[in-house]
Amino acid sequence: MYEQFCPVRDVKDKVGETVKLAGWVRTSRIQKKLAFIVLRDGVAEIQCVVFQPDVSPETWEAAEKLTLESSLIVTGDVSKHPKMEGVYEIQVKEIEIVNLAENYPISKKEHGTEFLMDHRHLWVRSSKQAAILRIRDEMIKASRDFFYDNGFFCFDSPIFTPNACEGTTTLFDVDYFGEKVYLSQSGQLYQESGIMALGKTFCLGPTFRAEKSKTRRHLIEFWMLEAEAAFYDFEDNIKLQEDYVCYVVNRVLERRRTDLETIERDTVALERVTHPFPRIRYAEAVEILQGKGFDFNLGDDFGSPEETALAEDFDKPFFITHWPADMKAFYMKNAPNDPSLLLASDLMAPEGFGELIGGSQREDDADVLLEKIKKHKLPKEYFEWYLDLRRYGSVPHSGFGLGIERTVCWICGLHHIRESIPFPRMLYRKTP
RNA sequence: UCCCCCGUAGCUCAAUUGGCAGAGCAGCUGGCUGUUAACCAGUGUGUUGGUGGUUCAAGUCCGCCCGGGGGAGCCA
Repeated sequence: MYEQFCPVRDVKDKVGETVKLAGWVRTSRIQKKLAFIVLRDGVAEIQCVVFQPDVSPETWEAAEKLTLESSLIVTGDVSKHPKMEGVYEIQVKEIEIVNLAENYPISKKEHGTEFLMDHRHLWVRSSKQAAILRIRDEMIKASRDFFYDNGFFCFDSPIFTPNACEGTTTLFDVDYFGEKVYLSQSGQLYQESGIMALGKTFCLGPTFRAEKSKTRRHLIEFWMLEAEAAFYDFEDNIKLQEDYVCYVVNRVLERRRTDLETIERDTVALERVTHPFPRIRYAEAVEILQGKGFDFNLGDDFGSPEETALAEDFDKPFFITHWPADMKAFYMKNAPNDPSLLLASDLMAPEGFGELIGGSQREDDADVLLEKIKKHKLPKEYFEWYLDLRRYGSVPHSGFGLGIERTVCWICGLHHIRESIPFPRMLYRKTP
């Protein structure tokens, strides 16, 4: 069935030819003897013109009664738009209605957030939402391509985990045949096992945080890309992150420019995303904030207002490095010349979109790591396997995790993270 | 968990000091050969989220509950 249809995006190469299209009605405008029907096929859309004297009574009747989002098959000739340059349309010969839609709830007028979120299963059809989701797809595709092209293997981390990977945030628990297990908040520890087997690995999967976060930057369920590499030191890790982020942004600019236009994203801001990214140390960031009048001291963590204030000074992503040792996770390695600091970096998006990546060189000494586990008051027995990685051929290694939705938000310039994923799971939103 | 805001027609919103709940859009009917959120004319629409109270009178004021939004904390 599918093969007989011409994709809408290929129509421009078929002027004068007869084509058959299949899709849905985005909108229609009906006059006495002339009807304009905009058909979308999931990728692109095109206006179909029906002139009553030129078609059968059945086709004219079909054109007249088509409702928003009805599905249909259209046969017609491709022509150039009489008024608009570079725009094509279909002179309809025949319309076959596949399904006549009931009164579609999402109208062409504005709607509120609650209504749209209640109709998320339909909202994804709208042109902006569909464009965002295609950009998300490109971002994910580009991520996989980047790591495959750079010698990484996909090494999937489990989603059920026996304990808190990092021991910090609250986890969802699940009944596992009478035992309690948790939904993963990070796949990183398992990646560290992977690299000792395969050298360089990555995973891309869902992540769950049972925090009652209630902001435009947080999801309860989100997707994270995590990469890990053996014999990568802190510098190698920074370089990898820069290469990766630049690659992804370029791919979206190359392949999804039309969608960026649809959502009215300022692409100049994305074209500035080139090597190298600026870096500041945590201590410098504190000074910058104090200079901006914040009541902020060494050892304080950045909140949302602080992040925004720091980002004002940069027009591309920037790293904050060398965090104090007690502010981050237990597995991070201390700086060799100052043990009070960590070889850890956060990559912050410009334009106030917040943290995209958290990364670090990992502690590779079994004894030091054990001390850190104790210091963080984590149950040692759960980490025996993790300590084994340091006991049997430990090597210097580094890695990072990137939040897919945060990155989509930044690339698309979205106001709220809920539009960066098909079905967002938030504190007070778990349906549809 | 804390702070702030909202809930009125299918949707987006009005409603003066507490005084008969009403507009636009969508829907339906008709008109139009180039429309772009098309336009023009006609037409229907209500448990004002729920509950208790104050009052001659509550959409409006007060208490509680429910639903949602924004922010804080936490983080990607």
